[in-house]
Amino acid sequence: MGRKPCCSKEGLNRGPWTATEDDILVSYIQEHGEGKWGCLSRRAGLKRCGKSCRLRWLNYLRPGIKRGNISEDEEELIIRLHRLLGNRWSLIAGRLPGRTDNEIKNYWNTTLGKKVLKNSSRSKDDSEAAGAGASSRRRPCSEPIRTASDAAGRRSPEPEASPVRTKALRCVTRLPVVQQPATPASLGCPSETATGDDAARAEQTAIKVALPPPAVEVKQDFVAEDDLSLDLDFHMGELGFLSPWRGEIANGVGLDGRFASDEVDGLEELLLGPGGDGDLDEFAWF
DNA sequence: AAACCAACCAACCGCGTTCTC
DNA sequence: TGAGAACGCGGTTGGTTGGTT
Repeated sequence: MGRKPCCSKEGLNRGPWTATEDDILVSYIQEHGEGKWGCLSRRAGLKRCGKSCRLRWLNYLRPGIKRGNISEDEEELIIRLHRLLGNRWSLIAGRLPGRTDNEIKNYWNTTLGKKVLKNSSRSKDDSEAAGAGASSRRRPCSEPIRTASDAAGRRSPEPEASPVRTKALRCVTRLPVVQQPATPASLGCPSETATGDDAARAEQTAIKVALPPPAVEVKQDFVAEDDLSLDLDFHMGELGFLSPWRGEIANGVGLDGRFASDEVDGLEELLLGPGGDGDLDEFAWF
């Protein structure tokens, strides 16, 4: 199929978005809704291509966006989901409320990927370091960073046309490691002493069981970052479990967010279909 | 103080998929 | 039904920042 460039670059702004552009985009979408990005940018009077508008909205301006300060729990979840899904960032992001695929992708490429690589090579050398992922985690940044709420009006005064600096500050301070409520056990992880096939099998199961539901679209206006903190030590029943695996599997989830052991056995078959012999990476999630 | 380096991340790009006419 | 448009995704790039020498 013939394909023309997404947009003519003539006369269009490129590069960092300015506060003014953000305001225009936000107010236009609040009034008219999102979608139809091509004509949206024209009608809003933005000299940006539709793709650029969409990206800006989805990654920064959309209500509920949580930026920076990726918690240890989220980190663990990303690692598990990546192990399960591969580089399907949008799927991974869909299970991390307030996180965007771009942010997760960036975080993986710059931090987590290296960390995982390092841990995996280390674990070969030192089997005792099996659970060491928790010991070398990125510390939460102490400095607040720009959030979606800033884009909605709490922006610090800036020259009208100056680019918005959305960059998160690099974290250099090291804080003490705090014991997280979401222990491996609470997430259904294999114990550190599990070995061999049992561990692998248990982990595969744990990944499936620990998957949170897809992020539910936040309907409220810009919310404080704290309101979106992800507590992985949740009860599925409390959250109102929206099954990524459709109803059949959701029915097998107990209030503690786990499957009964006999239900777990049939999980992979449900995911992969009868006689499915592919791996979970090939599973059609939606 | 300046130069250099590495880390970070916003934005761009190209391609596949889905939608619309 | 097919062509074109729109959308969505993942990979990559380039600018900025903070740390080190």
